[in-house]
Amino acid sequence: MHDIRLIRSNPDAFDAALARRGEGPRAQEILAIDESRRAKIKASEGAQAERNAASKLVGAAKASGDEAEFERLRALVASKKDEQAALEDAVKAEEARLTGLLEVLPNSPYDSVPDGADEADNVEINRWGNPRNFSFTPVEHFEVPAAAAGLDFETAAKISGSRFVVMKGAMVRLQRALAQFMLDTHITKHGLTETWVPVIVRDEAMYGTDKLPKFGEDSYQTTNGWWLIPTSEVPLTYTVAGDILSDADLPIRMTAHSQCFRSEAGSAGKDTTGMLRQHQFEKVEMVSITKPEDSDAELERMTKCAEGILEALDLPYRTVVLCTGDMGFGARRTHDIEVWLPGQNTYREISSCSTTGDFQARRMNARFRRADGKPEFVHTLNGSGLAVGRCLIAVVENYQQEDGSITIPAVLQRYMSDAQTISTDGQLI
RNA sequence: GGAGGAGUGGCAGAGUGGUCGAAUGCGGCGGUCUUGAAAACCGUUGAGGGUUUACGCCCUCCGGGGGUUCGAAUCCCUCCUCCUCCGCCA
Repeated sequence: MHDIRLIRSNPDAFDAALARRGEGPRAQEILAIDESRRAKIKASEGAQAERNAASKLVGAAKASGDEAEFERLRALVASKKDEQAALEDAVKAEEARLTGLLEVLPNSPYDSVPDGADEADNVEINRWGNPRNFSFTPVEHFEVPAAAAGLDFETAAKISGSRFVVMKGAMVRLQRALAQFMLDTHITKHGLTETWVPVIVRDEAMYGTDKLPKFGEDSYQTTNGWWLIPTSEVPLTYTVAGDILSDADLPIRMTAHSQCFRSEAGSAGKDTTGMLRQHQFEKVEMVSITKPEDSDAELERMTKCAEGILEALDLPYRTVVLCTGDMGFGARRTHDIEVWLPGQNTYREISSCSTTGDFQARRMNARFRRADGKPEFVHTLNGSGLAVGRCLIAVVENYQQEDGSITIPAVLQRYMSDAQTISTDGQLI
C-alpha cells in the first residue's frame, strides 16, 4: 500500500514511478479523493465535537431540574447525531474509494531498477560457474532415464489432473535431500530461523502480503474462504502483522519448507511438459523483517544465501535484476536467480528475492519502535532459497550421464544413504 | 461437534450506563539521593487520524463489526480469538 502522505508531498514522483511500471498517472485523481475525504473528516469531527459538548450539558440540565433546557439539549444532541452519522458515512465512502484505488497500484521501483518492458530488459549482475561440456546431447529432466523412472505424470493426471506429478523412489529421495540440504544450510551457515507455518491462511494474510485483491485468481480457495498459500512468504511475513516490534528484535530472518499451490491461471500451454510448472510444488522460502535502513543490504545478503545453495550444488547460474516491466506487484527491487538447464539449453528462474520496502508492512500494519521513538513501519523481504522442484530438475539435467544415470551431487550424498548415483532404472547405487 | 468462561494500555489487572483514554502494580524513561550502582522517593510514559509555521486544539480507539441510549469499556446482536470440560481424531 502506498503512503498517501508521500503522494501528497510529491505527486509527480509518484506518477513518474507508476509510469516506469507502465501505469498511467493517478496522483491527481487520488489527491482529489484525499482532499474530499479530509474535508468530510473535518465536517464530521466538527459535528461530533458539537454533539459531545451538548451531550455533556444534558446531564447538568437534568440535575438542576431545568426540564425545558434538558429537552432542548436532548433534541440538539439528537439532531447532531443524525448529522454526524451522515457525515461519517461519507468519510467511510471516501476512504473506501481511496483504498480501492491504492490497493491495486503496484509498488514504486527503486531508482536502481532498470527500465524495461519485459524479461529481455533484465540486467545481469552476477554469473557463476561454467555450463558443463557434454560429450553427448543433454536432454530435459523428464527424458533422463534415471529420472523418468521415478516421475509419473499419467498417474498424477488420473488422481488430480494436469500439472501434477507422482514421484517414486530415488526422485522423491532426491527432492527430500535437496530440501533438507537447503534448510540445514540456511539454519547453520546463514543464520536463519527454521519456521513451520500453516499452508492454509485467511484473507488478511493474503491481503497483507499483496496477493489480494488483485491476484486472487492465481491461488486456490477453500469452500469456507481460506486460501492455499502460493508461497510460504505469506504466512512467514504475516507473523509480524499488527505487531510493534522492538528494534532489538530486528532483523528477523526466517526460513520455511512448505508446499505451495498455484492455479497457474494465464499460463496455459506454457511449460506443460515435465515438472517445471506445477499446481503443487515444494519451496524453501526465506523472509526477513528489517529496519528501513537495513533492507538494501538484506536483499544482497538474501540473494547470496540463495546463490550459496546453487554454488554448493555446483550448478551454474546467473543473477539478474528485474527491470520495471518484469517486476512483481509488491516489489521495489527483485533479483532473480536463473539456473542453467542444459536440457533446455538456457537459464531458468529458480529463485526470486525481493524487497517490498514498507509496502507490505503498511498493508499488515507491521511496525517497530526505536528507543523512545514513535512506531515506524518495518521493511519486509522475501526470497526463494530455493524452489525445490526446479532445483531437482536442475540437478537431474546438469548431472545426467551418457548412459542415462544421474550422478548425485557430493553435498547431497549424506542425505541419500551415501549413494553416488541414480541408476538408469531409478535405483540408488 | 456439544457445554461453559474470557478478551481493557508494553505486561498484569480494576472498572458493570455519565465526571473513564481508563485506578493500581510491574516494566520503560527522566530526576532526587549516592563516589558509582541498588533501594527508596518524585515526575513521566498508548495508538491512529484531522488541523496548525509552531505551541496547541479537536476526533476516534477498552478483540472486529453493527445496534440500544441524550450519553456505552459497561446493555443487546453478530463475528473473531483464547481458555476449561465432554465427544471425536492424525
